[in-house]
Amino acid sequence: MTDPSDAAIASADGRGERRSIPDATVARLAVYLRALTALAEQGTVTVSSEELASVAGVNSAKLRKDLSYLGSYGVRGVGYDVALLVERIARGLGLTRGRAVALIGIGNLGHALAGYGGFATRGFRIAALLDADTSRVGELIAGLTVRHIDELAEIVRSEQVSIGVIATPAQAAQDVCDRLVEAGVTSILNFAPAVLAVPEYVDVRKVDLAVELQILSFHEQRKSLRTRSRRRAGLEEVG
Amino acid sequence: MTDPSDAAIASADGRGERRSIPDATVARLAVYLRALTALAEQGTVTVSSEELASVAGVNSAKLRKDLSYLGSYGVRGVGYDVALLVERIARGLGLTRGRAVALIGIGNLGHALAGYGGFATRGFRIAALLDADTSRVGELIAGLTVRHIDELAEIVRSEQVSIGVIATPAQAAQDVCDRLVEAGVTSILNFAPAVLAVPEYVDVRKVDLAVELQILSFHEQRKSLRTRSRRRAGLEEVG
DNA sequence: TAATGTGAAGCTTTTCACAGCC
DNA sequence: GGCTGTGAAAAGCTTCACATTA
Repeated sequence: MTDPSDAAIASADGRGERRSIPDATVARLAVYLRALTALAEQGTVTVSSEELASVAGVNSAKLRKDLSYLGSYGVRGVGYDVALLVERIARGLGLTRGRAVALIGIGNLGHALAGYGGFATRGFRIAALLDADTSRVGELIAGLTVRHIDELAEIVRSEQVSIGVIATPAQAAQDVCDRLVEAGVTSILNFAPAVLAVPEYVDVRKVDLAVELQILSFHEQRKSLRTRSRRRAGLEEVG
Repeated sequence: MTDPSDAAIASADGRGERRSIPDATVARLAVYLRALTALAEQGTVTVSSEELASVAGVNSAKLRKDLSYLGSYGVRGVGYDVALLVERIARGLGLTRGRAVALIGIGNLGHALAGYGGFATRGFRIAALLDADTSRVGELIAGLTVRHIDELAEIVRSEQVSIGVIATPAQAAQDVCDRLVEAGVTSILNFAPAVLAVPEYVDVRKVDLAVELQILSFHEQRKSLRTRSRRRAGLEEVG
C-alpha cells in the first residue's frame, strides 16, 4: 500500500499529477496489452504503431494518442519496445499486484468463469467462489471450495478483495451487490441482466449477452434495409 | 423477407429514410427494452422518462433523446405507454423475427451460454451448437445436439443463421470466424480473447472478461492514488 | 399543468497532418 | 528516412433548458 513506484504513475512525467486517461483509451489499453503479450510470446522485440494498431484492430493515430497518455515510451524512426510497453501498460492499469476477485453465483456461468484461465495470466487472482445455495457450498472448482455468501464480508477483509463479479440470476443481483458494497468492495463486474444501484464511489461494469446480440441484430437489420432501399432507389433512378 | 412492415422502420415518420441511430443509443435501447419488459411484467402501463431513466440508470434527457430516434411515441404531460414502447424498440432493433444464432465452441463457457434462458426470451433462437472436437459431437445440451463444425455452412443456409457466437479458445477463433464469414454470417459475437480480422461488411462485437476486469482495475488504482494525493496535498497545505 | 421533444451549447473522442527526433 | 508525439480540426455524444402540446 506504500509502494513508492505507484506514486510515480501519477507523476511519471515529472510535472505533477498527470491528466486523467480517457475512458475510451483505458478500454483499448487493455486490448493493446493482450496483443503485446502475444507479440512478446512469439519473440517480437520491437513494434511500430502501424503494426500494433493493425493487430489490435484500431488505426495507428489513435493508438499513438492512447499510448501518449502513459508517457513517451516510443522511439522515433523505430517504434516501441514490446517488453517496455507491456510493463508500462500493466502499471498504468494497476495490474502490478494481482488484485483479488470474489466470484458470486456458481451456476453455469459461474462455473465457466471460475474455470477461465485468463484470470491468473492477466493480473487477477480469484480469492473466493461464493453462492447462496447451501447445496453448492463445499463443491470444489478449479482448486477452490465454494463458500457461503454469508462469509463474504470476512473474505473481502482477509483476502483484500477489490473486485466482485456477480454471476447470479437477475433477482439476486441487487442483494449481492449491496452486500459487496457493504463489505467495502468498490468495483463490480455484473453478468446478471439487471441494472444495479450503487453509491457514486462504486464502479460497475456490465456484460449482458442479450444486449450484445440485440446490438448486432440492429446492424443486421440495417444491412437488409439498406439493400432493399438501394434496390428501390435504383428503380426510381431509372424512371 | 418482404414483410412490408419492415420498410416502415426506415421511414416511420413519413419523411423518407430516418437518420441513422447513434451506436451509443442503440446499446442503451437494448437496456431500456429490458427495463420496460420488467415493468410490463409487473403491470405498469405508463412510465415517464424520469421513472424509466432511473430504472435504466441514465438521466432523463438522454433517455428522451434516445427514444426520439425511434419517433415520437410519448404523450406530453403523461409519459410513454410501456407496451407500445416495448414494441417500438423491439422493432427498431430488428427483434421481430427471432434471429437464428449459431454457437461455436462447447467448452465451459459454451455450455453456460447454451443453457442461458435469455436467448429465447429476448428475441433469439439458438439454431445450432457446434464444436470441432468429435468427442463432444452428439452431446445433448438444453435440448440441442452438438454437431461438428464442418456442418456449419449447411446449417447457416438451412436455418438462416444471421449471428455467430464464438466461444472457442483464442487460437481457434480466427479459423471459426473465417468459416462463419465464408458461410455468409455477417454478425459475430466473440468471447475468445483475440482480435478477429473480418471484411468490412461484417460486424464483430467482443466480450473479454479480462479486459473488463482490467478497466475496473484502472479505476480502483485511481481511487487509491487519489486518496494518497489528497493526503499528501493536505500535508502540503498545512505547511 | 406536467412531461415530451429538440435546438443549441458543451464536452469527449477521433482523425488529420506534420513538426520533431532518432 | 521513418516513425513518434501532438496540436488543431472534425465528428460524435451528452446535457441543458425551454417551447410545445396533450
